[in-house]
Order: sequence, then C-alpha cells, then structure tokens
Amino acid sequence: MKKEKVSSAVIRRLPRYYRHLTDLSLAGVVRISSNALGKSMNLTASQIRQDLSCFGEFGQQGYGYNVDSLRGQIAEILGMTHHHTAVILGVGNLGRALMENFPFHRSGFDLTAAFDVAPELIGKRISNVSIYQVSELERYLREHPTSVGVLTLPQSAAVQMSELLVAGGVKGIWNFTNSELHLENTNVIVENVHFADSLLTLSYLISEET
Amino acid sequence: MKKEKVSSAVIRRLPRYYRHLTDLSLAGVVRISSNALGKSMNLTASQIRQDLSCFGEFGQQGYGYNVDSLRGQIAEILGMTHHHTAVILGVGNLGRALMENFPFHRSGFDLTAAFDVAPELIGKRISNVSIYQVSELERYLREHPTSVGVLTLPQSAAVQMSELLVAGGVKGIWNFTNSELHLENTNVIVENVHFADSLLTLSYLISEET
DNA sequence: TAGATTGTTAATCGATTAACAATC
DNA sequence: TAGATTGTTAATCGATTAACAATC
Repeated sequence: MKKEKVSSAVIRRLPRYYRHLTDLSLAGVVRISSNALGKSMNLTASQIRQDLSCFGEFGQQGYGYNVDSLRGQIAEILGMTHHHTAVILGVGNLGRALMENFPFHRSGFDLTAAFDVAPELIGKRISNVSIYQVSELERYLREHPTSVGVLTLPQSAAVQMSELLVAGGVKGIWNFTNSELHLENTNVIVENVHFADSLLTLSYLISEET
Repeated sequence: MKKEKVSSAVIRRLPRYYRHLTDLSLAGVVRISSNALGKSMNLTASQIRQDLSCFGEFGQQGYGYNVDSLRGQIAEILGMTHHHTAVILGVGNLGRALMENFPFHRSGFDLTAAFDVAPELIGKRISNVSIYQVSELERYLREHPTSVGVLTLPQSAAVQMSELLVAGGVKGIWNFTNSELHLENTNVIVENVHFADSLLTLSYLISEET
C-alpha cells in the first residue's frame, strides 16, 4: 500500500538501499531477502519491508527481492530517470573536484554548465562542461531549464546566487556553502552538505569515549 | 540532569546549535531564549531545552541563555577544545579543496599532514601542510598520534588505507569515498560524507512534487 | 507439497511536544 | 514584585520492531 507522505527517515535511507543494491548487483547477486539485506546494512528485516511498503510491493513471498529489479524500482522512486539537469556555481577547488570526480550521471543528473567570475576560467571546459561568466546565468537558465543549482562558491555570494537560481526556475539547490538558505515562499528544495557539521559530529563521538 | 547515552538525533543537532550561536554571536546578540532560538532554527523551544538538558543546565530562568557562554559550552561538549589532529589521505581535487578551503581549526582540528602516491606532489606544501608519500604513513602515525584520518582518495584504496589508519591508532575516520567501511572489532568511529546519497535525496524531493 | 519470505497489522519503543512548578 | 523563562515531568506522536496470515 502506497503511503501519502513518506517520512524523511525513510527517504534518507533510499539512497543507501540503492547503493547497496548496486554493490550486490555488481557482485553478481541475483536475489536477496529482507533478512539478508538487513544484515548487510545493519537494519532489521522488518524495517526494510516497512520502508519499501511505502512505495509498493516489490518482493515475492518465499523468494525475496530480485536485486536488479528492486534497484531499478528504487532508481525510479528516487527520480533518477527524470533526466534532471544541474549547473555548478563556483569553479574553485570544490567545484572542480565535483566536475572532475563526481559522476553526476550515475545519480541521473546531466551536468550542463558551470559558472564563475574569474576571467581566466571563462570559456574553458572541464570534463566536457563549459564554464560561463556568472552574468550569463540568468539568460542561460531562461534558455535551458535546469533542475538543480550546485553552490560551491564563497559564502558571501551564496544568498545572492540562490536568489538568481530561484528566479531562474530551478527546483532544488545543492548547497555546499556554510550559509543556511531560507527560501521562503518558494517550493525550491535546499539540500545542505555541511562539512563542518559532519566533522563536529565526529569530534563529539571520538571525544566521548575516553 | 545529565543523560547516560545521548541519542544520535540530539548529537546531530549540536553542530547546528553551535553554528547558529556563532552567527548570533557575530551579529552581536548577547542573550537568547529557547523560544527565539527555536524560531530561527525551526525547532520547538521544548526540543531545545530537552536537548541541552542532556548535558547540563546552561540557562537562567527569566533570562534565557547567554549566547557566548552557551556557544562555549557546546564547543566543549563537541570536543572542540580537545586539540584533535587530522591527516588527509589523498591530495586530489577534493583533498586539495579541503586543505585550501576548509577551516579545520574552526572545528577544533589541527591538520598536521597530507599523504599521496603521486611523486610530483610529495614534498610540496599546501596551506602550510606538507605532503608525504603514503608509505610514510605508518611511521608518521607512530611518531605523531593522530585523532582523525580524512579519506579523500579513490574508492579502490579506501579499505586498505582505513586499515592502516586503524592500526596507526586513529580514533575516527572522516570518509569521503563511496565505500562503506566496516571496522569490526575496533572502536574507531566512521563518519561518512556520501555526496551521492545527498544528491539522490534532493533528486527524490524535486521529483515528488509535480 | 513444505519451507521460505513477503506485506501488513499490532505492539513497543523512543523522540518530540506540552505543561507547569521553580525561580531569576 | 510581576513577568519571563528555565529544567523537568507527563502526554503525545511517530518510527521501529515483532508477529503472523497469505502465498510463492
């Protein structure tokens, strides 16, 4: 039975399911039970079955789940087949790291352009993606509807750029800056990657047990 | 009253408290009530008071919390005053991005060294941190006890390097690779930064509402 | 068929919210 | 003093776990 509103706890687990199923698939595993999957992911079988039941019925009694098929269904649920597009704002080290090393297409995204202010970068291509002047952003978004803007620029420019992205019609912002973006009165989704929060959590956990 | 075991939900909120309190402090705010803080962070006042009560009593009836003092206490709780040290493994784009742009010291960490395999990098310094051959890692850790190893290297090397780090006595691993590290029989903490999980969550959220 | 394993309903557990006496 | 706001106890809500009939 499909649920109305899926809880954020479940949503956050979906990419993990996808990742594990991909590994299993690559390892040649054809079928898996909720019990076995749970063991390898440190979840209970119950929880896995509950989670999946939010979206439909993907298993078969007495058999379990077909790895490739379940993986495909989760890809579908995650919107990986929607041909989302993304642009990067800020081609510093982090922006370049993502352009060169992060496989956007594996998450179903097409990285279509990058923007920066540094004149020496404009016109260059990294991993087959062109870098444009930030002043071109508005026009670009008008001409190329874009799903997601990736913010890998100095914190000082974050808010201003996020407004341009929202005005340009993006659906989501992948925010690597430290700013908390408050996009009131829009339904643009912000997903934050706060490195410092992550490191501080680690700091807590290693400090605790003495 | 201090709690025995603090839930992970609470722990994950601590860095956010710290971040917001830092912003408030920089903005010159001297005192704040749980109610006001809750409003600005999108939490209930109750939750904030509950969270803080896990660690002690930091407020004052009728007044609220002193911003700087609370910020300091949370820094203490997070272990930011423990003079933790970190080394980076892998000076590719991401490793370099962290070295050049991520302020480790602001999270209470001292980044003491970096390691790579590329001969042309060895001996160089980035942001005042020296790059050594990976073969030196074992000896380095013996001579310089280190709190955390940062994995910013190709996935293929992740497991092997994590074992060296564990053998070298680190307390935590900040893992930027896609591998799921299973460090059984150790009490080394792994904190994962899975870019793809984050982007896929965003993908789900922007795909949903149509 | 018998054994395995699902999807789902019910029970439990934990986390968030509400309420309020204590007190600055 | 009166008003504000805490820390904490109790109530509620939601998420995880357990149980089991259905069925491949």
